[in-house]
Amino acid sequence: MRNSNPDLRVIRTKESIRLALVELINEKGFDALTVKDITTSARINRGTFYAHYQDKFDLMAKCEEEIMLDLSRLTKQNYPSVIAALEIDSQTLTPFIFTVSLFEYLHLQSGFMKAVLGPRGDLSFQTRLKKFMWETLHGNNPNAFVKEENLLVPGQYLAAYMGTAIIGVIQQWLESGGKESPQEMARILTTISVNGPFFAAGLKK
Amino acid sequence: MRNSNPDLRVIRTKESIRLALVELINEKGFDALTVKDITTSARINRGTFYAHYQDKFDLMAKCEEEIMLDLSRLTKQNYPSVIAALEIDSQTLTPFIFTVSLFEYLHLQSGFMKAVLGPRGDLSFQTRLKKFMWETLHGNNPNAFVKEENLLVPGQYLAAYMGTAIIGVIQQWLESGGKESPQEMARILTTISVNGPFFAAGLKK
DNA sequence: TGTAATAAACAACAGGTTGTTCATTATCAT
DNA sequence: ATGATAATGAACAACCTGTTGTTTATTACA
Repeated sequence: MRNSNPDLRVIRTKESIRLALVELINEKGFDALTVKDITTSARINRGTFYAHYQDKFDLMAKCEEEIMLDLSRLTKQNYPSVIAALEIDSQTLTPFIFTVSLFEYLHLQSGFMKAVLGPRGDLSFQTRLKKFMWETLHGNNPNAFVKEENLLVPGQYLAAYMGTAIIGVIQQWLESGGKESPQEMARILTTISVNGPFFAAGLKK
Repeated sequence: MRNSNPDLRVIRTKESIRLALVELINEKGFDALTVKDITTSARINRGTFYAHYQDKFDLMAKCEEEIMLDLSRLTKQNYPSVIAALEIDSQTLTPFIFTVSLFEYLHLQSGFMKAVLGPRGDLSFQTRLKKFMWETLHGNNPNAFVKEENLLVPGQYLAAYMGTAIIGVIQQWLESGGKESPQEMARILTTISVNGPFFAAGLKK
């Protein structure tokens, strides 16, 4: 069995590969880095890399897979700790709470997330994350935030709007050092989304 | 002189190179395509390519440069033709009109835009476009839409939010075939931005 | 019209990366 | 301690890259 026999060497090797990946993405970008770069930085033989991954894309895919799995677990949690001291109505409560825990998780994974979501990151992951955001807040799940009725605009464009907007804010947060707390980021996002960007910009409506 | 002597061969060669580029981006993505792919598809010698461009990045940069130049020209235009029949107040008029002509231009360049903004496109261009959007609507120019005062949220996050959101809508529009008219897309974007995504989703506030 | 200059197009080459294999060595689990 | 397994170093064919020197076609001018 695979799980019953966790070889320490394998764990160490994979660990150093992933550290090297993050380092190199920040340094020269995912596109530009080579497998040789990774193995040199990770101080392992190039053949060893190919023993674990098909190529750099396979490595990236497997890293991203773990992130997506964590994120989907996030949506199924309850967060009683953050419910207190909220000054927003119940309709915005669910997305607010989700956003708090989302940013908490992003902070935890900030090394990898900053790399893949940064200007030298992986576009396909951003596309995937965008889709995930939409499905979480507006998809076909019973807790869906947006129902496909009474929409003022076509649902696909509203989806694209919100999905990309939140990722843009996340990118900005990661790039600028992640100084604001998850609660503060959730407040910012909720404020803009509830009142609209124009209003949040100080314009009267 | 260069402009006084436009060699027809050069024009033909560059034309086929760019067509091949768009085709290959859609086919296998910008990251994966090679100079050889381009020249094979364009039916020219690989050496000919290097006579015009340093590498595929240089080619991309020059294509994108033209787009950005066109876009910056757009911001300096007046659009009397679309001013009629508007049912929005003056504060949203300027961005609305800009958005209309923006989508008109995107439709014109849909082949290239769909490729670079698509899931296999060029991330650096998207970053650049995002920044352009922000500066156009909210930057330091005298016609700036958003002033750095009375903001309900930090300006950097509002910038990231709106900049990425509009690009997300553009991507969705291009991917889904660009069926809506530029006026309709401007209406959609203005509706969401003025009232907020939550309201546009049919939720009461 | 004929000749020289110009510039595109080309084939061939050296350098580097990729993905694979194999014998050897080091490390792990029990 | 020992059998099993992972990592290593080296070698390889295949591929892509960017440059070289050369040929061809167009343009300018006498």
